Amino acid sequence: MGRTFTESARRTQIVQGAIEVLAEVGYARTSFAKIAKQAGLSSTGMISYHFAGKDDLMRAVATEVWRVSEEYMLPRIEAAEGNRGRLRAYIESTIELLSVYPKHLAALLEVVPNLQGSDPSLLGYRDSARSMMEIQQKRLEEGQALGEFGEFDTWVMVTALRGAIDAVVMRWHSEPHLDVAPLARQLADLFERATRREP
Amino acid sequence: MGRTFTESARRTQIVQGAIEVLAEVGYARTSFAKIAKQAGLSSTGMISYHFAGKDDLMRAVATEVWRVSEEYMLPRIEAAEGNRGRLRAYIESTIELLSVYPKHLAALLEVVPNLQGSDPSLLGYRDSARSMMEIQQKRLEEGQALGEFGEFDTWVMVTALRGAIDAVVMRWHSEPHLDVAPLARQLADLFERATRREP
Amino acid sequence: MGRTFTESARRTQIVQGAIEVLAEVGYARTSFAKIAKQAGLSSTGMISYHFAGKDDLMRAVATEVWRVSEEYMLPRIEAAEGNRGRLRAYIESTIELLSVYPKHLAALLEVVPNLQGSDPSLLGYRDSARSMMEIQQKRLEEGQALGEFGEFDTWVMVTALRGAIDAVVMRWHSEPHLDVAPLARQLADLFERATRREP
Amino acid sequence: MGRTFTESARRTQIVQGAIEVLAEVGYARTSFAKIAKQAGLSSTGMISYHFAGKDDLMRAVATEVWRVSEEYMLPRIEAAEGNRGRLRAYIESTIELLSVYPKHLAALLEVVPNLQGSDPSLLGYRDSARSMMEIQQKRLEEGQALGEFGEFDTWVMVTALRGAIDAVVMRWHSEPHLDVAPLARQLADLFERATRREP
DNA sequence: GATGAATGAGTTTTCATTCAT
DNA sequence: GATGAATGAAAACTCATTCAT
Repeated sequence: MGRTFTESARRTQIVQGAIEVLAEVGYARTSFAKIAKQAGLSSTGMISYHFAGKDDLMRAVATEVWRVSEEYMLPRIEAAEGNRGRLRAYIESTIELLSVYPKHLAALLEVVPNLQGSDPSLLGYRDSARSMMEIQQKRLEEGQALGEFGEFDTWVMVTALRGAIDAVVMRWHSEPHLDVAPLARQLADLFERATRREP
Repeated sequence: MGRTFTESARRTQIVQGAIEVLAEVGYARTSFAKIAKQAGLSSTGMISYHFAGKDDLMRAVATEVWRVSEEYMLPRIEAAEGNRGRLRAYIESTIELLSVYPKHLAALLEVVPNLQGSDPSLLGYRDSARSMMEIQQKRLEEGQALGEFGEFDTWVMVTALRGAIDAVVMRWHSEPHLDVAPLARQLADLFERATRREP
Repeated sequence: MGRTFTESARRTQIVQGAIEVLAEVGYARTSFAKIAKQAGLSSTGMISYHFAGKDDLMRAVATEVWRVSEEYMLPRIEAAEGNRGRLRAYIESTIELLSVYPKHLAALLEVVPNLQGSDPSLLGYRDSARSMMEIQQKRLEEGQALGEFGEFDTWVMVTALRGAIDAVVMRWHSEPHLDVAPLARQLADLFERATRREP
Repeated sequence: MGRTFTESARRTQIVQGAIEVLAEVGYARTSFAKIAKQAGLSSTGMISYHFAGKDDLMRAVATEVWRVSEEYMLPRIEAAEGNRGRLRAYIESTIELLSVYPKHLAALLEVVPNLQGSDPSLLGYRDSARSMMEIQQKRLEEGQALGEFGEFDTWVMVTALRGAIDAVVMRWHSEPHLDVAPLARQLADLFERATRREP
C-alpha cells in the first residue's frame, strides 16, 4: 500500500517512459516493449509487475500529467482577477506548459480518448475530465450572469475552447520551433473576443 | 490499374466497414478482423487482397470522407458571399455533415493523427490535409488584407478553428441527442466574433 | 535443519493459504501470487524462501492434510471392531472430516493427481499414498481370509472405495448444504453390502 | 457456420493432440505450445485461430470424448435387460472403452473439474454432465420402485458409482498392463451387490 | 534470517499478411 | 480474380524463482 501516495521510483520511471513513447508514436503504436526500452528496463514483465495492466498505466500517465498541470496552472489562475482574467490565465498557462513539459500534454491527448470503452475502474478519471469541463462551463455561466461575458452557448464555447487548446498543443508538437508565449497570448485574445459582450 | 478510378464494390464495402469500426472503437482498437466482421467478410485476407496494407486502407477511408465532405460542403461554401460568409459556411457545413454521415467525421478524426510516421506513400494525404489548412490560412490573410477580418495570428486562428470543429464533432458523438443546426450556428457565431474587426 | 520437525509459523500460514486457494480454484489456477494474497503475504518470494519450490509446498499441503486426517480418523478406526467395523469407520470418519476441515480434503484431491511426473524428491509422498491403498488392500484380503468379507477383487474394491469417497467429497463441496453424517452412513452401508459374504 | 456439424480436419487434429497431452501431463501442465507440438503444428496461434480460446478447446475435447463414448456405450446399454442389466452394461462399457480409446477418458477426467469457474458459455457442458448423473439417479429410483433394487440413497449411490468408475479409469492409466475386461466385470459385480435387494 | 523488487521464460491471444487453391 | 486457411511475429500478462538489501 502507500503506493497511492508514494509512487515508487520505478513507477515514476515507467510513467515517464510511457509519456515519452505516447508523445512520440501515439497511443496505437505504444506498447509495453517500447516503454520498457525507453525506460531502460530489461523486460515488459516489469511493467506488468508495477501496474495492474495497460489501462492502469495509462491512468497513471493521465494522473501524472494532471498533477503537473495543476501544479503549474492553479497558482496562475487563482492570481487572476475576474472570470475573464481566469479564462485568460487558464488558456495561457495551459499553452505555456508546453515549454516546461513538452511531452506531457501530447501524451494526455493520446491517452484520454482511448480510455473510453475500457473497464469501469477508469471511469473515475473520465468523470473528472468531464467534470472539469463542467466547471469551466459553470464559470462561463457565472460570468454571463455577472455581465462579464456576452451571450453564447456555453456548451459550444467550452467545447471549442478545449478543442482549440488541444489543437494548438498538437500542432506545436509538429512545429516545435514556434514560441509558446505568443501562441498563448493570441489564443487567449481569440477567446477574449469570442466571449466579449457586444458593444 | 483502373483501381484508382473505378473502386470495386468490395473496396467500397470494406471502406464503409472500416469507417464504422473506427467511429465506434477508435483507431487503436480497429483491426482487420473487426472490419471484416463489420463488413460481412469471411476473412481478413480479403482486406489485404484489396488494399496494399493497413495504411492504404486508412488512406482510402480518409479519401472517402474527404470526397463526401467536399460534395456536401463545397456548394454551400461557394454560395456564400465574402470571406466572412465563406468562413461561416465552412464551419456550419462541416458540423451539419454530422446529420448526413454521422460516422464519417469521427472516423477521419481517428485516422488522421495516426497517419504520421507511416511510410512515404501516405505523405500525399498528409500534405493535402496540411495544405487545406494552409488554404484556410490564406483566406484569412486575404480577408484581413481586405479589411473583412480584424488583426490576429492566422496560424493560431486556423488551428483553433480546426480544433474547435473537431471537438464539437467528437463531443457530439458522445451526446448525439443534441441538435446539429444550433451547434453549427453557435460555433460560426463564435468565430465571427473572434475574427471581427475591432469596432 | 529443525525445519522438518519444527514448522515455522510462516510455513503454517502459507500451507493454510494454499489449502484454501486449492480448494477454491483448483490446482491449475493455483499460483504463488494467489496463495500469497490469501495468506496476507506481501510477496511471492516469501513462499519460495520457505519452500524449495512449488512441489515442495504441495507436498507440505498433502502432509498437513494427512496429519489432520490421521488425528481425526485413527482413534475412530481403532475403536472399531473387526475388519468390517474398521472399513465402516474408515469411510465414515473420512466423510465426517468435511465438517471439521471443509477445505482440507478438497485441497488434497487437487494436489495428489498433480504430483505425478514431478521430480524424484516427491516420490516419497506418492509412495506413501500408494502404500496406504496397499494397506487397505491388505486389510481386505485379511478380512476375506477370516471370512469377514465375501469374494471380490481387492484391487478393484480398494480403487472403487477411494474413488467413491473422493466423489462424495468433491460433490459435497458443490452442494455443501447436505448433511455429512447421513452421507457417511449411506456410503458405509454401500460398501458393507458390496463386501458382504454371499448368503 | 457448419462448423458445429462438420468439424474441419484441422480442428479434429488439434482436439486429438489435446486429448493426448491432457492424458499425459494433466490439465495443469497442458499448454497450447505442447498441444501444437503434439499435433505437429508450427504455432500456437493456429489453435487460437480454430478455437475461441482454451475453454473452447477444452469443451471440444469433452464433446469429442462424449461422442465417442456414446457411440460405444449406447448400443450396449440398450441391448441390456432391466435396470440392473443396464447398470451393469453402463459400468462395463465405460471401463471397456479404455481398450478402444485409452486416452479419451483420462483426458475427460482432466477437463471436467477444470471447467468450473470458467465463463458461462461452458456451463452447457457442465449441465449436461450433471444431467447425465441425474438420469442415472432417475433410473436407480425407477429400479427401486420396481423392486429391482434395494433401499439406498440414490444420490450417494450415483456419486459413488461415478467416482468408482473414474478411479478405476485413472488407476488403470498408471497400471495399463491390467486386463480391462475383468476389471469391468468386478466393478459391475461390486455395484450389483451394493444395489441388491436385501434377501 | 527475512523481505520484496526484479527477472525472464512462459502463458494465451491478436495482429496484418501470405499463399495454395 | 477471389477466397479463407495458415502463418509467425508481437501483444499483454502471469509464472515461479532469484537476489540485493
